[in-house]
Amino acid sequence: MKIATFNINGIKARAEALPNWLDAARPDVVLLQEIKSVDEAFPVSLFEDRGYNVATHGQKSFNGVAILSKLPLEDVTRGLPGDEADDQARWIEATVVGKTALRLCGLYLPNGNPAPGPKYDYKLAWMERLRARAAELIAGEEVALMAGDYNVIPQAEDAARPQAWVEDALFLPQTRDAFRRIVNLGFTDAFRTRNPGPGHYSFWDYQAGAWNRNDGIRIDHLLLTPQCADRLVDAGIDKEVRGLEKPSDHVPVWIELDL
DNA sequence: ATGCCTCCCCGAGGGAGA
Repeated sequence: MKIATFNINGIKARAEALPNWLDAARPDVVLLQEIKSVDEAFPVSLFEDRGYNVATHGQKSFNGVAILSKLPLEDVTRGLPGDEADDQARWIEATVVGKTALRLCGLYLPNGNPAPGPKYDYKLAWMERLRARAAELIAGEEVALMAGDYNVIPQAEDAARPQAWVEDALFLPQTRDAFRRIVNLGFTDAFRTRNPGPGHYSFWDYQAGAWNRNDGIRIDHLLLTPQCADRLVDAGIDKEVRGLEKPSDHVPVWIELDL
């Protein structure tokens, strides 16, 4: 089962590039971030025509997450627990059942800039809520994954120019500490287990020719519970998508699971 | 680089992104 995460930076702007990638890459499941659309405006038929079931958690203009799946989506829940007052659409869960059941968690973690400030406070608070949900997945010994745009550069090797990010909310020590607290519950960074070393990125800024200079960062991650990591077969980044017509600033990151 | 693009809102130009 091929599962991908892809921050599309707006479903309306990606109405051609996203289906083109789906037709070429043929993932079984896709966790989408930044759909920037309300649920009613999401072009469901675009994906149903290709054999996908669709679950969305959108809002107007900003954020928004969705799941596409060739298998039926069961037990869909929306919103990250822990703060009833948080109305930002950044979290969605669903279960798909292949040879065994797999719990999917799709996430769009807050950017947090500028730091320090209220946006950074929100990021750290959101990460603490994420840690709590992550601990439940570990405790339940679930075959589960949490995938999406984490807006976290885990290590210096995950940036082409790490020195440019030292005061950025994506790379501050407090951000990386919070990310490690989650990973260290027992998760596997799927891409890293299959692709060690520097030079692997999932985001290139639209500005300053970042793509042409390969000035990227790796901030889109798939974290697997131990029971899920047991089934990991392969992982990769579809880097070439960044060079196609009207691309998102992120590219798909994918795994193959024996499920 | 307190931002060189691109997204969203909609129908100008500002907020947000990373």
